[in-house]
Amino acid sequence: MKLSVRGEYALRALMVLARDFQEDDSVVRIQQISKKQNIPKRFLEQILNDLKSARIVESKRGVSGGYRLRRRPEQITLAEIVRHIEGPLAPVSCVSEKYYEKCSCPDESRCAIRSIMKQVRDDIVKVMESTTLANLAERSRKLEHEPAGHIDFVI
Amino acid sequence: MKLSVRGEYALRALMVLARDFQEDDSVVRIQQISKKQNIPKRFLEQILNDLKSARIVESKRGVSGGYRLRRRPEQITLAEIVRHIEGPLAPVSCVSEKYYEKCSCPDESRCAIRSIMKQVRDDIVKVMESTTLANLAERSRKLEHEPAGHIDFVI
DNA sequence: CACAATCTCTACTATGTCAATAGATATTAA
DNA sequence: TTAATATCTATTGACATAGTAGAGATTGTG
Repeated sequence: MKLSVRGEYALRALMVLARDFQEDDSVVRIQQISKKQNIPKRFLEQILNDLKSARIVESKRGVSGGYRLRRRPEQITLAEIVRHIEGPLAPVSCVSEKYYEKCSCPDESRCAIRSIMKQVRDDIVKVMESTTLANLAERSRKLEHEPAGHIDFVI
Repeated sequence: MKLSVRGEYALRALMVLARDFQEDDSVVRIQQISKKQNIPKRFLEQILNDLKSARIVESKRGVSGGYRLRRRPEQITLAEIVRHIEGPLAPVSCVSEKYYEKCSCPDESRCAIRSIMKQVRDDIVKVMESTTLANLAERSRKLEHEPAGHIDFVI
């Protein structure tokens, strides 16, 4: 049920780009992102390149090159990102909308597990589709100015 | 974000045991489960053995041997099963309650992604902890008697 | 023009996980 | 005794994961 490290890095990197987003065509260097988020630089290259092919980011080459979001942060949902990096959001493919695959159970249409998993899927999708990079950036900015003790969620 | 095939097989097998559950000490043969659910028999052996070590099922050896639930179906939640087979229910370990692990982000307590993922985790856990094998068995019985066209959820 | 900093592309690798498969053994009922 | 079952340990092939490495292309600056 877990996100891969790759997926986590993608989200963290895009959050940085969302926070630095400006309407002009300014870019952020890979190295900056890598440092800020503790992500191996060479690995991050691959991931950003991958996100480029998904038309989520765009790049500028050369000495003052770097990456930027290809669309405004309000228009990029976590669902889109995770789906591109990881595949289905659903816990089993037989309840996935975007990546449906038949499963091996004897009668899919009468599978009780499937109906439960569909509920789980819906909950996941609801959160992931309603959260944009803009939400993430805003939340990140707020948390930054919060005193350390006042964080309102626990492990 | 996906359940492994192993986890799916575990749920399907346990659903069979839940449906056949009786208060006496009657058992179900691996082969029956394997046939009914299209699960490779040898693989299923391993899985059931694993569930035995988790004290979810118990076994009887010998010629009329087999497996049965170790507790009543109402007392076994999907969360317990999946946690034992797969590990954390949470999409990232840094928001897992049972399998917490520190993540590599610069400041975990102020990570915006973390606070979103916590919400996803809570949704998943809510469904998985409130659903028992008894619920699953009951739902399965109902679906079985439903005419094919009337299934009320879609892909 | 030269150069250095950046992105780009391809390939490689070590490790681990997944989904089985196999074989030998122990247990039990008839 | 035998046949059907569970148990245990090991192995395998395929694939994914999380990187690492090297060479090349692009571009702004001096």
